[in-house]
Amino acid sequence: MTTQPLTIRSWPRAILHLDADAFFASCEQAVHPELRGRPVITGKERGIVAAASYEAKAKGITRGVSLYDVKKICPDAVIVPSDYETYSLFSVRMFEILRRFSPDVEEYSIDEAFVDLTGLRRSFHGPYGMIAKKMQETIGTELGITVSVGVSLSKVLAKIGSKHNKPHGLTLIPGRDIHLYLEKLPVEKVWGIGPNTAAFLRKFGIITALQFAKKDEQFIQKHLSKPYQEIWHELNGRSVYPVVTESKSSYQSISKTKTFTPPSGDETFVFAQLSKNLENACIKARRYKLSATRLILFLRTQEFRDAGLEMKLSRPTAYPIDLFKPLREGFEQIYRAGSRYRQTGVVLSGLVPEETVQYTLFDDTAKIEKFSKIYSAVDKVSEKFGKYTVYHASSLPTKLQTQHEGERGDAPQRKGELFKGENKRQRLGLPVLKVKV
DNA sequence: TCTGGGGTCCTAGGACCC
DNA sequence: TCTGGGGTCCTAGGACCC
Repeated sequence: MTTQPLTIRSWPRAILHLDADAFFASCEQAVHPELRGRPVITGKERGIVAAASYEAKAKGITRGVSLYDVKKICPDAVIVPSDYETYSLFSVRMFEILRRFSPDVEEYSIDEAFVDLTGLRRSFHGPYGMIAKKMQETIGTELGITVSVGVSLSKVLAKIGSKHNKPHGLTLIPGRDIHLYLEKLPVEKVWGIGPNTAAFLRKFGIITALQFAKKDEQFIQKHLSKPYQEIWHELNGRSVYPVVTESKSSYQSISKTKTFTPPSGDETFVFAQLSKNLENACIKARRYKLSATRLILFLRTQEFRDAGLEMKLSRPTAYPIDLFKPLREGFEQIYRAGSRYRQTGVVLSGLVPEETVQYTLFDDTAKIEKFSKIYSAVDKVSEKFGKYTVYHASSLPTKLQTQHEGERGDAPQRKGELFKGENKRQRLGLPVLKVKV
């Protein structure tokens, strides 16, 4: 394995990681004081637990448990639908509070942040632990939720710290104490090390994070790729991951998927779902002024067998009108009559900035301009009156089923949630097609 | 967890070129 | 035709995250 260049940042640094406790449930309790002290569950719309308050956790409820079981285990639980808009507001305010302490705040997910505290002791006239504690207190006072915090020499160690003592924990891991926190920590609990790498490391007798951290550099370079070499440095207190302050402004890919119950064998309905995925993905792409050069579509059957297709587009676009024909053709190639489908999905990838799009001699520029005008009008209408005001007719059959679900709409376009996925999307072994748009 | 819905980065290997 | 070396770009797929 070749050694990749890897920069270790000047150290020691003081990195803080903050993780809100049972975030969704805590927000509900903050907004509805009568729920404080009671077991609160969010996720009503999905039928499984998205987040559980600590009162609910105390009764043995964990994420993913079906609400049917919740009622058996904990009959007095208050079950509410997830209200992403409210959670996003709490999130924004939480990050604002953090920025009062340091400009170097990374919004890592809706309920997590990294803050670079290096050098701030002087202006705060106190140690890093005091700064962290003030942050916790401010958030508690102003937002009415609790957060857990870790402070250490690197992001990976700070994460271990914030997880060490939940809820409302504050854990400092100075360099001399690192081994105390790693020696009992299974290596797969380390941020960035998953079950696969843990299984690999086990073959070398590495079970704990400390055993991994103690391995010599030759071993690490010989057997592990760059991401794990980086984690190894971070565990040893050498910071390589910077705190990224810039907010996310672009995407490599944009995907939209939708699971529906019960599964459907109705071709029109299934295609309509796909069509709606495409429209939503395009809306997001246009919002970020991006155009796609590839379109991936896939269908998942009741038996979790995926079929998919990838298409290379002759011209970048973010307009469904350009993509419906390829979508239809691709769909016909992978759709099997008689199968029952539970999910459709669309991925726009190979995204390029809108303005760099160049037309070829063969493109009908007048037509393209016209569509560009139509869609900016559509985007404006949607902005003003709600996301699904204007549809393509091919997406309409989805309404037949979704209307009575309450049309809860998509989650806000914020990254993250509290999901811990197992290996999510099986690889599709996609055939690639070139299509003219 | 018998099953959400989003994302990212890295690497090996092939295609193609000189 | 065979042989050899070296570079770049692109892609599929793996692994991981919230």
